[in-house]
Amino acid sequence: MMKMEDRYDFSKIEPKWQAWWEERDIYRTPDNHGRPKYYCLEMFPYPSGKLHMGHVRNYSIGDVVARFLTMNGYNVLHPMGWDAFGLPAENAAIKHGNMHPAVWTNDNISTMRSQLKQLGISYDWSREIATCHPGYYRWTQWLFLQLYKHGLAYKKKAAVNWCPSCATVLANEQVKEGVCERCKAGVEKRELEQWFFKITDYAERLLEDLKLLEGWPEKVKIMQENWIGRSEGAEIQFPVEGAGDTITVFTTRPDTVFGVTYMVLAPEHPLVEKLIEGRPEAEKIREFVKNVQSQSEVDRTSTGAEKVGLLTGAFCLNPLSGERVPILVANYVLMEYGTGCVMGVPAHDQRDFEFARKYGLPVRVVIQPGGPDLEPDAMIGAYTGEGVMINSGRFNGLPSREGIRAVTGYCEEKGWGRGVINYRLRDWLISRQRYWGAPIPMVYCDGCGIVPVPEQYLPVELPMNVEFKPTGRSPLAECPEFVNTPCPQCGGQGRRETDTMDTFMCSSFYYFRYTSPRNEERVWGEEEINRWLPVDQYIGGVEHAILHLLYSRFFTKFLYDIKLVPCEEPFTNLLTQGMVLKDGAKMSKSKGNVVSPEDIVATYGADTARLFILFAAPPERDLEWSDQGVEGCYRFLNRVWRLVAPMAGKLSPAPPPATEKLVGVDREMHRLTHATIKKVTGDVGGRFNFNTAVSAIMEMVNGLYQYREVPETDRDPAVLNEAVESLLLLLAPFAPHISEELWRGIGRSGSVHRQPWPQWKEGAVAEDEVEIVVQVNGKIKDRILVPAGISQEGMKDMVYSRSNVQRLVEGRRVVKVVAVPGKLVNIVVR
RNA sequence: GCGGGCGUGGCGGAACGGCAGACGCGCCGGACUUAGGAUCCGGUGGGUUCACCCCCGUGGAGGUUCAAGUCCUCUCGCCCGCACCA
Repeated sequence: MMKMEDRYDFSKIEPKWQAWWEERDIYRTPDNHGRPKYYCLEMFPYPSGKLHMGHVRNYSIGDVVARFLTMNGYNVLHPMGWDAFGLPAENAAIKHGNMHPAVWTNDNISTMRSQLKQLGISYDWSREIATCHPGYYRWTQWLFLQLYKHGLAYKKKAAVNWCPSCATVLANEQVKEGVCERCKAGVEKRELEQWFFKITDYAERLLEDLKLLEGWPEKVKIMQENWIGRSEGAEIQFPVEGAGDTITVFTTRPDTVFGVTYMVLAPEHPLVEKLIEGRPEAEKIREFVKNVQSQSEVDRTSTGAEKVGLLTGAFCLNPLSGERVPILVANYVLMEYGTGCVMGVPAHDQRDFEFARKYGLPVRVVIQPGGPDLEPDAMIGAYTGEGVMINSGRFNGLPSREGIRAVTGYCEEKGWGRGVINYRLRDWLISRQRYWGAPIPMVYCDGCGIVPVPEQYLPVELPMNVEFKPTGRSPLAECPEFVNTPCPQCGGQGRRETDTMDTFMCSSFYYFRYTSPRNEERVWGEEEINRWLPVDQYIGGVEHAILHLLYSRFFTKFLYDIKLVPCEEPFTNLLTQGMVLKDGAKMSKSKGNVVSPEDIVATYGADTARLFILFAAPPERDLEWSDQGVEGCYRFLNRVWRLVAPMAGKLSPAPPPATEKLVGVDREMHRLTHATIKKVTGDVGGRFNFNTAVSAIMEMVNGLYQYREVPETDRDPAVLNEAVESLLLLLAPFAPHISEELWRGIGRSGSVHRQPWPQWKEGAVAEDEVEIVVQVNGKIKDRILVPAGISQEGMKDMVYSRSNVQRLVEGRRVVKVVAVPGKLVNIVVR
């Protein structure tokens, strides 16, 4: 039978302290202005049902950071909320018949909130927000109006990504490999009138300021850089023969313009119809265009997709060479990028080369590399490197790098073109034809056109009595009470916009709102925003590397420009945590490898769950779940329990021992205590190596077990007191409940979480002696203990005086001696 | 194809260029036990011996260095992101 004192009863201890903390409101954000601030933020969750292990990892990491900084004297803002609008709520409502998305969402929020409380995360719940509450989305709408007011929100008809399964349009960022990121259905193109945000206006700044983000992982910065996709080049106009039209083409290689042997338009290019009109090819081309457009994005853009092109029969003129080149239409040219057409330079572009070979189009070399001459007919690939311009009229002999500028300049001079910078980034499409989102605060009036809802009428509330079925039209359109409204401008009959906003909009500014979550007058208070922003540490999954983080950066820059926030970048430091895996794969219901946090907390308690997740791997790396590893952490906490709990009443507070008076085991224990403080402080405060911090605490506990074996009369009670108090303080951020229980148990006052972090004494950590290793010709021959702080010369003397060393070196010539204090001595002999 | 990351025991993972494998899991042994799948203590990379010494070991091949898991060059393998972007 297990004895009672063998195990600690987390099921009693954890709820007890959670209630105690809540009663005393100890996690409320302090108002103390005398201390430095620290804003610690974890990505708020979508209330999908219950917490999963990824959440536990995310919030455990954040909690250690928040608690550590609090104990280190910072005013910490550590809030939590809910990214509560979104499709799953609506889909659940459809599936479960009459359950309203709001009910489903609120139920999930209650469940997940109580789970977070059971984990003992130190949130200031008085600042909780949910993006689906009118008190929040009012400000989402308000922000939309600010963007509109500043010309950054506009409506246009465009070919947009349509997910037939979600029955809504999607942002470019939400489409991966031609399929909907959420439901994996193939995405179609549709022509629709939609609202966009002009994020492209900020492309340059979003790119440029990545350099400022020293506290961000390189990986995320590179992903954003690629997404923005800046490329420098020129737009050059090719007049169409006869018709008086002009084809404007974008190229990054104006230096190869003399090598153009054909021109290709995207099937959707507006000029196509005009060019082919009345020509014999017209029918065939129309059919081809229709065909390409009916193809799904996947088929059209997949790597293996064959390049197919057709001659239109029309020609255009190369303004520089005066040459006549045929115009084609081809499936590989994308209307969305550049100007929707490509100048074909087969000699110097691999894609063009393959295309030209397939259709027998001529290849003209205009860049000569340093090596052998290129023979167009013998070429097996394009030459895409640098070289010297040839066959290029007045530019012959110019290095291609200079040629780029020279040709661009010449075109500008002649009025044939201009230098431009192109971005892959497109404007952010925010309209969604779904119910469960923030309504777009716009009214259509036959007389006045598009009229914004005046700010004092916000929020435009989402009606509750609506049929939410994915019909392809917003369910709000079926709700006359919502749609019909007087025009705010003329008072006549108006119709509300019935689309709702992309939920990424709601989550792109929530971290600002946490500073004034209950302010009903303003989006946030000036004093509060200046005090807390930017976020010092942001923690979340790398899956948000582009969407959420890019949109948030965009909003921050906009809000900075209109002087509503004090910073141009929202998140100073970013930690992207790794995934939680089981059997080498991401946990998922379909794979049946899910470990539920609920079960783990019920079996082992929150402290064990947290400790395991922090101990098993460094935070950025993927973490392999191990039931036995969890067991080990539970065992460790019990070990702490058995060590400290019996000390209740026997461990009276004592002033810290004087290092220099300590000898033997007391000195060793004292050293271990301070070495552990130093290690844990560095690992948590500096590099976020929580795993090695935990292992240092484990070592300290092992040391304490040894120390305890020494008869009480032979050790200094002040050393034990110092060790135990330090241990509980160091453990507090990782395992808050057991630390609190033991802290109070040994009779200390206040909460362990409101104590100052222990400080190490350098003198206590220093070794009395250091071991130096003697190598002869690189091989270890001897080890010698020397007093700490000895000079290099003194050390050499000590090495030479060793008979062992003398024997080794005897009769040989000493070539070199290298001595590094505290490390080793190497003697090179011949 | 381009960009980024990672390769260390049976496993998760430690190692300012300085005794590779901390800590934990697993395994083996001892103690305490009627018993232990509890607890405490000890051992645990491989080889040879089976006490000691010694030799080999961080995906592979070179290089720099008194000294390389760590730095440099090449190479193999895995993971992630982007990908007809003109």
